[in-house]
Amino acid sequence: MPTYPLTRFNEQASMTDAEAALLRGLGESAVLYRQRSIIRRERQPVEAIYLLLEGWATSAIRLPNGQRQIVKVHITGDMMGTPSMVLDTAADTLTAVTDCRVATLSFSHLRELLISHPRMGPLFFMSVQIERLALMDIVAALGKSSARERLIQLLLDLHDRLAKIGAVEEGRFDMPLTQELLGDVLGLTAVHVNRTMRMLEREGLIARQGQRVVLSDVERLRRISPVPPRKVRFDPAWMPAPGEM
Amino acid sequence: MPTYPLTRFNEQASMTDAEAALLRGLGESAVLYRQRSIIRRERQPVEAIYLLLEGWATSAIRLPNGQRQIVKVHITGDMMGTPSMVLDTAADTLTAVTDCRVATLSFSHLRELLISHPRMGPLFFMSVQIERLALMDIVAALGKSSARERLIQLLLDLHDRLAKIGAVEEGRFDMPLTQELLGDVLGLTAVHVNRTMRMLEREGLIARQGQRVVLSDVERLRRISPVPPRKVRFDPAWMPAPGEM
DNA sequence: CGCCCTCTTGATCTCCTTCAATGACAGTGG
DNA sequence: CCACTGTCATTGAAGGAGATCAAGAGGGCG
Repeated sequence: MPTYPLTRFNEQASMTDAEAALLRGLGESAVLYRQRSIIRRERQPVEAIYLLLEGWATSAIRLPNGQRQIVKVHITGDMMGTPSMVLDTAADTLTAVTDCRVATLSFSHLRELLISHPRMGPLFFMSVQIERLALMDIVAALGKSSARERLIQLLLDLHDRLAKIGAVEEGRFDMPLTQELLGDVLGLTAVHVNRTMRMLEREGLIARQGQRVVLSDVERLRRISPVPPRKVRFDPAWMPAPGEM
Repeated sequence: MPTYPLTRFNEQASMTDAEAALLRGLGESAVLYRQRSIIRRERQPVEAIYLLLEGWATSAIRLPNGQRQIVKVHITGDMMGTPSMVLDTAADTLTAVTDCRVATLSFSHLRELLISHPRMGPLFFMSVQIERLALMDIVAALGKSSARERLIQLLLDLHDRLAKIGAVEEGRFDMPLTQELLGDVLGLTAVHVNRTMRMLEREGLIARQGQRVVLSDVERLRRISPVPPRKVRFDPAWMPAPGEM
């Protein structure tokens, strides 16, 4: 049985132990994807969702002009491919950044789960809203902030999400994204990502050694960040209690 | 009882008549908001969600640098404020663009609904995923497209959504958004929105007369649009059938 | 050892911003 | 009825953030 970190849920919604155990056991069988290989391609028929058990991956949309925009950087513990659940053919391409362990959750399995554990519906609902909020903040940054601010926002986002799964130590973490990938996330060219990072480095806001990044002054970075940190409500008033359904 | 057009649901997910009737009756009491008044402000405590029974409204995020990014333009029939359901204080400000009729749905009411009609959970889940997809497309356009392409994307999006509620006639519809508002949606200045629109006009792609917009050549516009139209699956395999739960 | 990928830096170009001014129009009050 | 005010659309001119083009340097790996 795969050990699924459950970052999407156990940190963010009140789950019973039984529900958590259920989710942990979700993945059918883990598959290995090599660095840079494609897990699921855009426009392919949608048959399942994916649990990223280990590694980094991206969700990207290809534009007709040949450009590519990464809409989400996935890390260990993330669910992937769920936006396409409402479509016949996938909207985004999932690509392994590092070697990845991925488990699949089929729709038939998911349906049974929703029926047998009705609280799963609202829990999933909550989880997508969180993703939607993240996208809203990205839209805000993309529309109205400078390259510098956007880069800082991304670094802080990764910092915070990695911290939740224990992959940050005093502001230091591994970030296996090339500057070209960062550009595709931030809506910038690799060249400009480079210049912006070097500038942050010269200012002493960050430091780098290979893939390793150090946020030297998280407080100051947060003050520069274009969006405030959002604190998710663990137990919203509309969420049915475990006994209630 | 407000007659709620239900565009979010009846077009997009398979609902029983009973479920549809339920949603139509949701709104507690309709309130009127004057043009430009604020329906719910950022950082205010979150206590309910809103049903826009009539009118146009925006959902916007204010950045520390004083800028404002509109993340969603709401039209008659939309649900508003749901992203903040997972927060204590609202992430976005809801503002009436035209005079608006708005009904409120309290969280306690919503909780009862989720419990008494367990299929509502998955249905809401589906609805948010659709919103999330829209945001993904906006991120793609904001990151990797020109002003011209983004404007076209927005016009087509409004066209298609207004068509669903019968507010389009041969490519013609009312768009009560000032160029400044359009700029805040597209991540542009009002000045550049103006120039871009005039250019589209000169090319014969659109025409305008006051607030009225005409998409003269929808086919050609779709070919220019940076993102493909997404066709939502009416009845995905993971959705529990009406009898099943 | 040599190749390819990635990072880095410089020079030039361009799309969009910023600043500024004008006109059209609606509302408002004398 | 007309001046007065504010909002919105429009256009010109100049400036800047980031793109594009180009070239070199370092490093992992077959």
